[in-house]
Amino acid sequence: MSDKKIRNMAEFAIACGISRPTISKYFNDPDSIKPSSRAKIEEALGRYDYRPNIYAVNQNRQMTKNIGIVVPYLADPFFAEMVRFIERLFIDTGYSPSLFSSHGEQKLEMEILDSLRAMKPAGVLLAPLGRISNHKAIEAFCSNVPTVLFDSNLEGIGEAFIGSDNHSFISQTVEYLTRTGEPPCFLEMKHPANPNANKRREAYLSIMHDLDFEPHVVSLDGTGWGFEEIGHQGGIKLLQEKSLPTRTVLCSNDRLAIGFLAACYERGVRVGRDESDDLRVASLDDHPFSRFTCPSLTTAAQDYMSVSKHAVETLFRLIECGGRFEQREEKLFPAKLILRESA
Amino acid sequence: MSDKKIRNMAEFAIACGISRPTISKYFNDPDSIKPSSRAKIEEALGRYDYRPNIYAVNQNRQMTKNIGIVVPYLADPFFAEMVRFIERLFIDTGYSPSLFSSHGEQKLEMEILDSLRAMKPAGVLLAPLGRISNHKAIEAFCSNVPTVLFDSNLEGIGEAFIGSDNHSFISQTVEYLTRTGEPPCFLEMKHPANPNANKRREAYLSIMHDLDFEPHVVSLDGTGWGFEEIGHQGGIKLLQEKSLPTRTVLCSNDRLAIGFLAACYERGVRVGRDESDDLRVASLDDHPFSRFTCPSLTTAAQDYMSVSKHAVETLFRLIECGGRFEQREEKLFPAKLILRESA
DNA sequence: TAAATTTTTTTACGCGTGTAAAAAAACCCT
DNA sequence: AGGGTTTTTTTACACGCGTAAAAAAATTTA
Repeated sequence: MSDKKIRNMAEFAIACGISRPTISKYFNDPDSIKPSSRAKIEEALGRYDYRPNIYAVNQNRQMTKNIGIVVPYLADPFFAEMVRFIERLFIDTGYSPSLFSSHGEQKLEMEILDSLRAMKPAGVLLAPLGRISNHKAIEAFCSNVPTVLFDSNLEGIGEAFIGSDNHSFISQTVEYLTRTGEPPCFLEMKHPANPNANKRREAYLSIMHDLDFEPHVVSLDGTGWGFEEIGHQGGIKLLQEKSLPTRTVLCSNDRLAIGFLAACYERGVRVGRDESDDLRVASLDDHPFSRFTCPSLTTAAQDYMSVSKHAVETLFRLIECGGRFEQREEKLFPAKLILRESA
Repeated sequence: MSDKKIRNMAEFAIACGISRPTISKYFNDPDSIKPSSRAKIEEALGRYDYRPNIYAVNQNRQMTKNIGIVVPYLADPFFAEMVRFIERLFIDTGYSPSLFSSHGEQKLEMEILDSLRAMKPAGVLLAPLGRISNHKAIEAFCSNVPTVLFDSNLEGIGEAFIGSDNHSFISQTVEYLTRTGEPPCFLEMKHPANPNANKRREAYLSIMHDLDFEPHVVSLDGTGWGFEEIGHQGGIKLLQEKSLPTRTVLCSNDRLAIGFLAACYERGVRVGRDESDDLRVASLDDHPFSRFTCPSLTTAAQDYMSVSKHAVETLFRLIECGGRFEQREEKLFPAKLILRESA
């Protein structure tokens, strides 16, 4: 490594013995120049640690190589896990992902979209807050920046949506619980942040109706992203009042179930599929921690990898199309039942 | 909102009826210009939605307003929670934080440092991977970019370190467990990713020695960032073999404890501080989920807020000093004991 | 070997903003 | 009102790279 500092592309070009425009071509596409020139450049790259100034590069590009990834709440391991896959996929294809979390706040989500606009990204993968999102602002954003929504659908907004097939999640768990015991009641939050929750309730009601069972929806008070706490406090109350309508509970998501299981434990309610147990509890999402609840949680798995892959692939297609699909795409991934000890 | 599109600062200057350099001054410091000019600009800002091109802005600045935040593993809610505080603090002071996760991989950590170098940040807050970090590379990075380490200390690297006082964590929990029962054994991973784990073991040994108790360190096999799984599998094995040296267990961190508690539950081992219970389990970190374990986890709390604040404040000081402190700073925050049901 | 083709070089301008220096204008105080 | 001070305007260049056009060189093909 030579200690002579390279300040810009012109200096690096001299160090290579090659003209600057060719160097520029190389950095935009290494295969677009003659192999012998390319070899010279790569040899020089070993001697000096030159990298093009990203700000100067992006200033002249109509479109950068930046990708925005926005999630509603990064402290939720579900999203953290998702992001892990997505980031890797973008990096491997030469893009620079920038990660943002709305931390459950509408204002922050708006600020993030503002910053994103300023960085002229090639595309954005957005998991919106949902109910509390500023729908109009997001719609305006999507019309300026190629955007694919994921996890949480805002009807008609963005060029595509990739998410999970909530109906499949519910039907598989309800079917299993019913077959091996009794039809479940449905435990949810009264004011869910995320539209999936509403879809799941609707799916529950429709499936119970189709099976000719009486549905029981139990809605817990509480707002925000502290789902475990809501499940916990609600669970304590339900168990104290003995007001659960059935001995089988399907929770709207794993985080709620984690709180609910904690409440069961505290109240001495035995959860499991054994005859001697008091309650069966199942849930949805296959949250990274659901293997470590007590008892371990029977749940319906999101296929993190497939969803991530498809979201990334869709965004690439969208970018190649110039940011518009003929028709809004919607792809829902079905669930896979994960049998554990809780039901 | 006028529909005339403003393309650059010159056009916006005309729209304001003010010269371009003054506009430039305004965006760099709104208070540096005459109030009447400022009012004109802000009025125009309401009519047009102009924002300076960040790439053009940063191209000429020796130092940007960007801040890098790097954590080793974002799917760990501990870091996700930390990041939440830190991001907010930077945004509120007019900086643009960029968030990166090394996802437990040395290669990724290196790539992140490369990207960071390219974005010429004003400063970086780095929680390194620890043992598997490329120490030399990080040291080189720190000598180019004002960097404050947090959570995980690499001796002598970076201008400052902010973390937790592992000795305080251990002494408080050991003291409590001893006073209310018996001295604990120490459950840890054999090859911890994070240097805190080693500090904690050392603290345990030294404290037990001072108290004249025989120390028992139980090391679990397994590598990587799946701490819960390691605690779970190790726990199953320990309980099967009945090889736990004491009936009181202090886990090296909460995630390990979460796995261990799951193992206890599976094996029918009752955990709690009641006389009828088989085992007492305490841990360290006050992980966001430790309130929802079964039983809820007695632990020593990190003061997320104080650590975050101090880290951010230290980085600002470092930036103002031009990136060098006279002497490397080290600030450790003590723990607060959180009594719950597990011990 | 000459002609045709591809690749590289040369030259030159543009991107949008920071910023320095000098001139002009606005403001403040007596 | 006049002089001094502060602020703004004018003018001009710089930053580092993309890229277009024309010329030159290298390579391939006939």
